[in-house]
Amino acid sequence: MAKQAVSGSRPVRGSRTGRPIMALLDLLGRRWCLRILWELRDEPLTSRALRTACDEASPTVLQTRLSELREAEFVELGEGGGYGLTPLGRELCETFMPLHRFAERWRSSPSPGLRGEGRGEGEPPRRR
Amino acid sequence: MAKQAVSGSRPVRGSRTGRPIMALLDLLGRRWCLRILWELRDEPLTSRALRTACDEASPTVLQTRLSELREAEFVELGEGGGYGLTPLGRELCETFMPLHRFAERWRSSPSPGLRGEGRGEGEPPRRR
DNA sequence: GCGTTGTGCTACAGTAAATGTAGCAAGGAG
DNA sequence: CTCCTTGCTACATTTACTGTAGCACAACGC
Repeated sequence: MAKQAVSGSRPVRGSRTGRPIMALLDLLGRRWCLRILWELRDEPLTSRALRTACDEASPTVLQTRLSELREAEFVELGEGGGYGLTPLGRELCETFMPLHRFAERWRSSPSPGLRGEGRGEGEPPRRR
Repeated sequence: MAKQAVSGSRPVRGSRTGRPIMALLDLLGRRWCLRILWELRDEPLTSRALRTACDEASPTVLQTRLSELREAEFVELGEGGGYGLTPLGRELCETFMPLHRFAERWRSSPSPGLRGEGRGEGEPPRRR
């Protein structure tokens, strides 16, 4: 049962500015949100398969995100169980598909951090 | 932040799977991250201008995100102050541009929630 | 010199959110 | 019936974010 959803409790940061892009960025910027959409990009998954795919994220936050995504009509719960993308959600997913290729190139770029290496502190730490 | 001695970041959830897309999705899925990139899409902003643009987000998390984004080489701090996108960051931002048009259409779609309306059985349970 | 303003950046208490473990009711298959 | 899987939730712990205040440094005006 979609019990809580966002009903009033969370105004979606940025939506007060009136720009829907802000509401969207805020929604997508919540933890596991992008990941969930990404994992559903190919085929529907059951809640537990999704949990497994999402690196065993806690079911609490997964359910919360799924409620929010269902409310936004990006994700839906199928007849016989299993979460899948709505046409709208599939469209959204297409939007950041190029991210995949970008990520590959990003990895090969000389970015030192984010892969276990500390920023060597060899660069000017402050520009002052 | 004590896992790696890196200035502001941690090992990036999902990077252990070895897939760079996961690291990227995790990084972008942190609060205000997408928003920061979005606000810098046109021109560099000073830290305070960025803070204003980001709906007065707390400087703590803003600095943290900026450190992470700088480490990922999406953002850089210019000579005379002011944060701007790197070529890599600009490229990433281009990826998200279609999101703008999508958001507009999303708003006009019959999605009831995210603008104050619950899904029907709205009931604020309020844990804690 | 001095004070003022504007950078980037940090401390810290308070609060909101995520984690991790456990468990529920409902539905099928055996 | 039991066994198993579905979606989903409770709750204590841990982590992340908020909000306010303030720092050091630099460039301006006086």
